[in-house]
Amino acid sequence: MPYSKEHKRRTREQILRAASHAFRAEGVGAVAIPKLMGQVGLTHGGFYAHFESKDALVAEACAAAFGEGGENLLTKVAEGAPGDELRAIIRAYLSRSHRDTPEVGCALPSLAAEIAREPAPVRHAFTQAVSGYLQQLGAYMPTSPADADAPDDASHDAIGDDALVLLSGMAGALLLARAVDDPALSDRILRTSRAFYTRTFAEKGGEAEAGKTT
Amino acid sequence: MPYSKEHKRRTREQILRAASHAFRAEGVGAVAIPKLMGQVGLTHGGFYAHFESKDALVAEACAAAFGEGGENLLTKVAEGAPGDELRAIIRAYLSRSHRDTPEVGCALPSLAAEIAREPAPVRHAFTQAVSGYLQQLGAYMPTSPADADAPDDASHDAIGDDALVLLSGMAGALLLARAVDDPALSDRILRTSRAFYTRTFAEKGGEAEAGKTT
DNA sequence: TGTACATCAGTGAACGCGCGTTCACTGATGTAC
DNA sequence: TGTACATCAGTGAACGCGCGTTCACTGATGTAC
Repeated sequence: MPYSKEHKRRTREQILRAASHAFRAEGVGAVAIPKLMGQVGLTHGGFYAHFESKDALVAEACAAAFGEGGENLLTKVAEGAPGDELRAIIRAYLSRSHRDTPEVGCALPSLAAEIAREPAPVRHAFTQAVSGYLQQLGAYMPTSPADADAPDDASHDAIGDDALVLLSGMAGALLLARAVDDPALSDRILRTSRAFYTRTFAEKGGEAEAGKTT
Repeated sequence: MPYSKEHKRRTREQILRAASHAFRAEGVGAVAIPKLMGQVGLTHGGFYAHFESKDALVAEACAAAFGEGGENLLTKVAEGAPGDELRAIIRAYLSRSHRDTPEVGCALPSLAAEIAREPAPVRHAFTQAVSGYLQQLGAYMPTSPADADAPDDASHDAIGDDALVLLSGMAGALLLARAVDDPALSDRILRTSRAFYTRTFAEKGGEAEAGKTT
C-alpha cells in the first residue's frame, strides 16, 4: 500500500477546511479548485482522489462550516461564559471581529443566498447543518426547544420559534453590516442589533421564565 | 443623427431592468453579459455603448433594485394599506410570494453577501441605495426617524434604530427561508418572523406612541 | 535486516467551455439640401 | 417632397483567460519475502 490511510484522511481534511474558509470569505462561485489545492500545497488534479466534484465539496464544506461535530462557534462561546451563554453568543455574533473575519464565522450570512441557487443535494446538506445549529442555539434560550402549539405540522425536529427569529435576525444584521461601506453605519448596525436582541431574548421579558439580572 | 436619443435611453433602461432582475434571481457572478443582452434581444457587443463595464452595470442595477426614484416595494405596499402601512410592509416582505420571486424582491437578502466582496464603487452605490430604503421604511415606523442620542457620531442621515433592526431582521428571515430545502420549515420561518416583527414593531408596545387596535 | 514489488496519492498537460472586453463593420435613422 | 449624407446603435468574429474535469504518468510508501 502507498502512504497510509491516515495520510489520505489528513489531506482530505485539509482540503475541506481550506474550502470551508474560502467559501465563506469569497463565495462558492469565486473559489476555484486549482487555487484551493494550491493553498493546501497540492496541484489541482489530485482533488478528484478526495471528492467526486466541486458540488460534493460544497455540500460537505457547508456542514463543516456550521461545525457538524459540535465543535463550533456556539459551543465555544457558550463555554467561555457559563450561566450567561445567550448574552455571550449575541455579543460574539454581532461583534466587529465576527463581521471582519467571515472565513471563520457563521455560514448563514456569507453563503445562504448562493446556497439557495445551488442544486438539491447542496441545499439539503445546508438545511441539515443549519437545523442542527438552530437546535443548539435553542438549548441556550429561555423558552424550551419545542413549543406546545402547531398541531398540524409538528415535524421539523426540535427547533424553537425564538431560535429561528434570533439566528435569522442576527444573520441579517451581520449581512448588512458587511455590505455597507460606511464604517460608522456598519458599527451602528452591530451595536443597535446587539442591544435589541439582548433586550428581547436574553433578559427577563423574554417569552417565558423570568430570572436574574436587573 | 442615427436613431433618436429616446431610442438609446429606452434600450439602456431595458438592459438595466433585465440586469436588476437577473442579478437578484441568479446572483451577480452567475449573470453573463451575452445572456443578458440576449434577453433584451440584442447581441453582446452592443452592451458597451451603454455601460462602461459589468461593474458599472452592477452598481447602477443595485440602485435600481432598491428603487431610487421612490417607485419601489415599500411605497407600493404602503399605498395599498393607508393607516396600516407598517403591518402591510411586514406581511408583504415575509410573504411566500416575496420568497418565491427574488427577481422583483428586495435586493438585500439576495445580493448583500456578494456586494460585500465587490469593489468599492459597487459597495458605495449599494450603501446609498440601502440608506434611502431604510429612511423610507423609518418613515412608517412609530419612533421618529432620527433618535435623540449619539452625540459623538451623529452623521448618517436620518436612519432610525428600529428601521435598522426591522429591515436586517426581515432580510435574514427571507434569506434563511430561501436557502432551506424543507418547505414546511421555510413556511414556518416566514410565519414565525412575521408574527414576531408585527408584535414587536407594529403594535402598541413598540417603542414610543401607543395607539389603536387591541 | 535488505530487497522486489504492488498500490494509489499526487502530477501536470490537455479537453471543451463560457466569460468580459475589443474592434472593424454595417445599416437604420434624422437632418440638410 | 425627394435624395445624399453623416452619425452611431448594434453586429459578430476574435482576443486572452481561467474554469471544472479527465487521464496517462510517476514516484513515495507499506508489505512480502
